[in-house]
Amino acid sequence: MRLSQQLFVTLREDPADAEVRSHALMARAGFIQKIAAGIYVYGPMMWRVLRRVEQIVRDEHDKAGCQEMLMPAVQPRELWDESGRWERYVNDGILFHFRDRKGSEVCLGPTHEEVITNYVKRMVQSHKQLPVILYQIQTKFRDEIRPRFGLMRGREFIMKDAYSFDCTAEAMVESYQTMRTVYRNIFSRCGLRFTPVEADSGAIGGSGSEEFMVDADTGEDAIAVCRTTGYAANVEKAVSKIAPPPAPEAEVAMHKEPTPAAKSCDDLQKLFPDLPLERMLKTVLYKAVIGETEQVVAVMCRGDRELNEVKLLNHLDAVAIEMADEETVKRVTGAEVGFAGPIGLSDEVRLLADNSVEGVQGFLCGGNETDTHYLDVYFGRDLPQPETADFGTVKEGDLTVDGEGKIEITRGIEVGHIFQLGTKYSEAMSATYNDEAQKRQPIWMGCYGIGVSRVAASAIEQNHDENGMIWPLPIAPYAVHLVQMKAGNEEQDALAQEIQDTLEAEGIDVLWDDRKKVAPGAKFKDADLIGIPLRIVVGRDAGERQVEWSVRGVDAPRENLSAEDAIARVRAAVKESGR
RNA sequence: CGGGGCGUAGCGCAGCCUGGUAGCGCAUCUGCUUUGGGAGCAGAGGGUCGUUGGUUCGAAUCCAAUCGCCCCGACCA
Repeated sequence: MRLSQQLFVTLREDPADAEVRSHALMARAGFIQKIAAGIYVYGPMMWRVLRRVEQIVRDEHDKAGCQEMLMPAVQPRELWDESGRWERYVNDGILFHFRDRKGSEVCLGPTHEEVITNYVKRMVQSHKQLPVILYQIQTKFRDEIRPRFGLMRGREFIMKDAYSFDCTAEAMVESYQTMRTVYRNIFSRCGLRFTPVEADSGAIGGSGSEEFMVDADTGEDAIAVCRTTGYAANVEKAVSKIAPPPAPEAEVAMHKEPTPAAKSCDDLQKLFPDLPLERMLKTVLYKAVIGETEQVVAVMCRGDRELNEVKLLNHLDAVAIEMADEETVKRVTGAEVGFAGPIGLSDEVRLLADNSVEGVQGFLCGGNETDTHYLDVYFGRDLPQPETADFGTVKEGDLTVDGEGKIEITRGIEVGHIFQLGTKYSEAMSATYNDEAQKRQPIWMGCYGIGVSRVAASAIEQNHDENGMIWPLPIAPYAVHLVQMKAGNEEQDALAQEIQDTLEAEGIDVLWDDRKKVAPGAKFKDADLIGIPLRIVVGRDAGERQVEWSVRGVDAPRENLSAEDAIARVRAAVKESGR
């Protein structure tokens, strides 16, 4: 493909609204163009990348026996009322919804559990038709609270979603395992470094769940990993083992301590320099919406630890939780904010404790009285230990639960998420099959998503340098960038043409920069920016059939090779990459 | 939702405080020269200053409303 015939525009400066490198680079290279917040045009180069990713996704699904299909983006409210999600998605403000000409409410699909369950329900009657896994690649719509980071969090994005349907829980787990393998294969084939992690299933619901994280320091998600044991989990879900602090030297009776204006652990440390943070227990107040009612919940936690709201939300089976406001804190503690504690709280408060309080003796806690804390408090002696569970956030350096290794915190970009849904949707929407005994049984479901456009963005987030993008060969817009120094020079024209034709005849795609009147420096800058991995430069030695070979992002000297050798290098690289 | 910031040529910005009819860099167009890391010279085109209303003899500039975009926060007592 001759670059001179393409609509190709690059910008020298980053666009003002680009916060992350992938966004800035793709915008500068003309891969994407913003048309509204979180909504982008995919230019021809970008579309080639997206099609490459899609093709890998498709291929791996088909190999595993999944069937591709396509569902509508416009969906009627009734379907969403059946699953009970309309209300919730509208309240969360995430659903694009409107009324049609007749006044019926419809939405643009943010996901397709309802449609697929409805489809399968009407298609499947017998256990003989199961198992089956269906998938589609399609544009999804989510009116994100805060679209961000270019393609990373858009309001319209390309997603592959798959759904498995099985007769039993065991069979569902089998389908889930199949998809785990499919996902590993997909991200490996895309040429990405990634980490599969245990995950919270969030709004979709269900039991087992795993996320696929592209390793990148700029990722939105923090993940806990252990090199020794191989443990890996999203910090929302991660568990660890922490040792209780040593007991105080002498056991003394609980007593009040004046703590004027000491509202935080920091302040308290200044007042009690000899008391370790581990022996200060903070009490955090939340307002939780559980079903139709709102409840105030107090959670105790060690001073050196942080709470994990996701775990708390799950434990409470709450729809939403938030930190209690000042007024609520004053009402239930009878004190200014900063002095909440477990002793003397209002009866309306449900008291919980994080595992980190386990075994802490002679601790300091809030006095539920302004400028007052209790010191030398013991669970069992001075008050019963509240209901204790894991509400904490793991920290770098924690031990894994089996005590075998240390946890490190790294960052990643979530590009895939797989769930065991169970019968949540099938029961809500009466998707059943007849078993051998002619009995109606709910279908066991799983769902599996990949953010196709996010995969592309994360590839750049993971692979770029100060000059531009560095595409992994399997998903690069072209395999080879043929840079011709002086278009119009007969020897160069002939050699470049020959190289392009040879490679294209072998099914290898070539971007040939044959632009006239573009300075060599500009061509190199553009080549660096768009990041096609394999580069052949046809220049002054074209008469001797000599070209220059380099690989984008590889720190090695440029090599002078014969055209034939360069072509052989391309063949080898393409073959190795599986492109 | 709350808080802050910004809308001026395709892109990046100045001008606004202190009203007087718009400027810089990149990009674009023409010509000549140049051709291995964003070339030089000469010339040229392109903007209802987001929108609406108000104040004023006069508004990019002041006021109000509105739309859009960006950032920060959902801060642990």
